[in-house]
Amino acid sequence: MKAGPDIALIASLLGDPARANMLTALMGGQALTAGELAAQAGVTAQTASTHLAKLEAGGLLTVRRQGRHRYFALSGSDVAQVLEGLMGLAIRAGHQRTRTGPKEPALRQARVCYDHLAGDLGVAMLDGLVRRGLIAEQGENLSLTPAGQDFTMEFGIDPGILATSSRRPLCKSCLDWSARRSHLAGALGAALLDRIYALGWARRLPDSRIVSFSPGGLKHFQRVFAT
Amino acid sequence: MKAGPDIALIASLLGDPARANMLTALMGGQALTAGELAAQAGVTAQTASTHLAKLEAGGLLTVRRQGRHRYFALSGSDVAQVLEGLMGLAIRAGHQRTRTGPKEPALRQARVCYDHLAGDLGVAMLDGLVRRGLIAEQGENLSLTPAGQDFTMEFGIDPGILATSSRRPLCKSCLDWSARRSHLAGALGAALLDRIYALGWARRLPDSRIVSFSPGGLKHFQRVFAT
DNA sequence: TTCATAATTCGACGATAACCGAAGCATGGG
DNA sequence: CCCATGCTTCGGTTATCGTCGAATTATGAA
Repeated sequence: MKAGPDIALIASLLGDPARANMLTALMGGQALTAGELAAQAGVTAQTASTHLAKLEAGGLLTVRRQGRHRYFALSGSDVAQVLEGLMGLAIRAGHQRTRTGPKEPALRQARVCYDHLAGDLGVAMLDGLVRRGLIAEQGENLSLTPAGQDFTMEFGIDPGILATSSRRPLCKSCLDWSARRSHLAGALGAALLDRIYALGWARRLPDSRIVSFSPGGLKHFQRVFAT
Repeated sequence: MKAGPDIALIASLLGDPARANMLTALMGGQALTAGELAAQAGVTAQTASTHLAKLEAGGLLTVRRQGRHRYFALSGSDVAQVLEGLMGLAIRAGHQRTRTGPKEPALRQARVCYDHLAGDLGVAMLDGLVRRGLIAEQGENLSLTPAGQDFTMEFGIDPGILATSSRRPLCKSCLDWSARRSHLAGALGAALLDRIYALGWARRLPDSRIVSFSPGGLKHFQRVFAT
């Protein structure tokens, strides 16, 4: 009846709870083994295997063999973007997940969204960058100002990412499902989070998307971005 | 196990072929009755009714009663955006719809994407605007230049949309699934298409997303945007 | 080689949900 | 008042798919 790409085929891949859990776990950006994903999804290894095969066939996941493990990762940031969009639609409809664990507050404060910082601290960072005139905000579009370029140098970011030659956009706004405001994504967002790790301000909690700031690291973060 | 919005719940709504067809039909931006959507999806009125009820409960559709008809429309541009993203993932995986009708070439040339122009002419328009310096392109971010503001005035666009107060972004890039390049979305994209209709350069074909340019209208279009 | 772990394949069970026929409500017109 | 139209609800059938138990292959370690 209609021409065009087949939405239903890949949307049905995201429509299963087990597969959705796996993809959400992979939103952390790092590759996970089949066993880890099975545990995250709450299913046995057999079912996880079939699910992962389907996701790979659908082009949503890439696989890398390493020893007797198979590491799965999202096949690209476009996949992560669609997942974020779906999360946005889900909260708008008021359909939250029922089970809300003890880690929830920590997730709301600071978590990783594919490869950049999200949560309250994520939106605070973007707010600070805009307030200080380092990033220009024009509706939904973000761009790095000349002053912002100086700042990234001082902060220790590799200047190479400023080259517009790369396919990935430098600054990108990403709607935060917990704060319902935007935080900074794109190559710069990823580089800033990397630098925060390198400075020892924060670290990833294992098996979780939570970004845990040390007391001292949080102070530094506040000083740089919240003044 | 995990906190956060429930992706699977609404993704499963998009995962059914009948519902996906309905949503794709509504990407045209105009509201359709339950009967029309049933025909588009290729199912009977009964099944369409249950599908539409689910889509409405999921917050993806809004309904408006008018006489004994019920008009359905996408509940917002964010829904359309997620659908576009899914189309992008689908073509990347090579999963096109099998049946390709005779209208396919016309669809590739010019169609409406929710409320703005897409297809070859859509990307040509954005290309022209960028080449003439009316829109600044910075990676994935688009912004209207001062020269571009003058142009919109001359072209007959209501200056009211330039007010940044509105929630909707003015310029937005939207990945085109047929051309695999970006075209112009956002408030400006919608306003330009409205103006193209008003000038009589093109019109919507009934029961389709095709935008049909008149020979003279196409000439005007080429002159304005492709020089 | 032998054992343990990681992951896949096979087969069968069970539940969910899409589908349509038929009947039931509304709304609008003659 | 009666009929036609648009849409919804109900019941029952069918089929698809997620799930796990058991067995199989592959890799690494002892």
